Amino acid sequence: MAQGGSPRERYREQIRAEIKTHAWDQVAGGAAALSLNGIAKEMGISGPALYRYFRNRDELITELVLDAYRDLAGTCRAAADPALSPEKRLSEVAGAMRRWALGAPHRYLLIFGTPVPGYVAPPEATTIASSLMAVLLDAFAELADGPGVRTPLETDLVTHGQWAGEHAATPVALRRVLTLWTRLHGVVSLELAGHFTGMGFDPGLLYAAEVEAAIC
Amino acid sequence: MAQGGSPRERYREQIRAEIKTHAWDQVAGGAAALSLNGIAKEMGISGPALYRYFRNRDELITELVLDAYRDLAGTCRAAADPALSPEKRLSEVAGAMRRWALGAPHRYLLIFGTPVPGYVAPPEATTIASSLMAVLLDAFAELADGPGVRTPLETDLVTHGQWAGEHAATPVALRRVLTLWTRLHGVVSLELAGHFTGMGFDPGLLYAAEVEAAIC
DNA sequence: TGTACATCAGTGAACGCGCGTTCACTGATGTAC
DNA sequence: TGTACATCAGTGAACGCGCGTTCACTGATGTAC
Repeated sequence: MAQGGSPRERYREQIRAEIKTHAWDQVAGGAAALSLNGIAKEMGISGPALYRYFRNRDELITELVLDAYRDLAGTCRAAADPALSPEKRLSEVAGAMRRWALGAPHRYLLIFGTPVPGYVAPPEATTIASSLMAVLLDAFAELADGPGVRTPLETDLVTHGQWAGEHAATPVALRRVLTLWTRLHGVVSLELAGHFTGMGFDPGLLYAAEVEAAIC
Repeated sequence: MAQGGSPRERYREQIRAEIKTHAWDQVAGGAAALSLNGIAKEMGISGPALYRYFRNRDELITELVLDAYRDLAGTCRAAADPALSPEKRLSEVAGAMRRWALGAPHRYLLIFGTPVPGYVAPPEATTIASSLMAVLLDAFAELADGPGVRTPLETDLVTHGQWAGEHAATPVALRRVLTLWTRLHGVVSLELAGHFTGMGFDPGLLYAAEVEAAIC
């Protein structure tokens, strides 16, 4: 409260936040459906007024994307209690990710769903995503790699992968993070898209089974 | 050629097909971006002319969705050579699915990607999807279930799942199909969304590893 | 084979709507002397 | 404390565009006698 500069600046931030809130409401009806005029109408102000707060539509979307990434990364970090065993920690993080996705499906889909046609994500998004991966990598690093031949994927990851260079991790840990990530996304994204409706089973059990299989 | 009714009817079908071709081009730029006027312009005809061939925009999208489902189902059936061992057959089908997805990303995403805001898929789509699942279920049915305790997911599938009723399959086969499907989708959808770019590894190797893990 | 009629593909104008964005302007708020 | 000025949030009009869809109409194609 003491923090925040002049009253004008604080007011600005407040309105920016309010705009973003209404923007999220719109994104719920499809990311491509986000409309500046629509937001303005909901807020009871004129359309052009929004241009005081965001340069254009793309900048607004970028803000939403970055906020979503930051929020997800924060949620995962919060779930990764260092006091827990690596297995338990990974399980907790996975659970937090699913709750995060189901709690705001449109937000998850804005990041991991079908790309918005004209829009390209800012490089900062990749940075945050990378920090998110680090949480998982750290946990897998604590797990013993176990003996075994190096798989083709592991070899590829360490030879051609720029990714391996960014994180100091074993090939096995890299592979396991990648595997966990894609499996969780597979379950969650199909669930959010409604492809399990009509089948009548509990997607949570499938998710739990995939988490278990990827960790142990 | 002998088949097809009157010349007028054949002409109709030809134009319908041409419209759909241009529609697919548009879907490549985002499913929500599909525009009847845009298609008409590309075809060199007036916008209202399209209404001779499709009642409205939704009917066109439905046609595209059903065509995509039918094409995928056909591709999978064609890959499921009964002369092959179940393992090899599953591997072939999985490979065919990936090639199908990568060959026309927008087509895959129209079906399995983020749902189009206002649009609801026709029930026939579910029917075709079900026949697609049957191909995988048949193959898993030929694999020995092996001993082991029934998992919570398996129990849920047979008790609460309508899905189990439609297909005469063991709980284990149901679970394994579901697992294979979500894992493949996890890899392919993240790949199509471009989330692997910048990591520099070969997604094909990850896909292959997931196929292997889900089958054996 | 020729004529009368029905069918139907395609047109152009129009309706009402919404979009992103720019521009000149008003009026309130904050700042400097 | 009061006055002069600068800052800046917000407005209303406008631009150009595209959308889905309807409607009355033209003109070519097919059908029936």
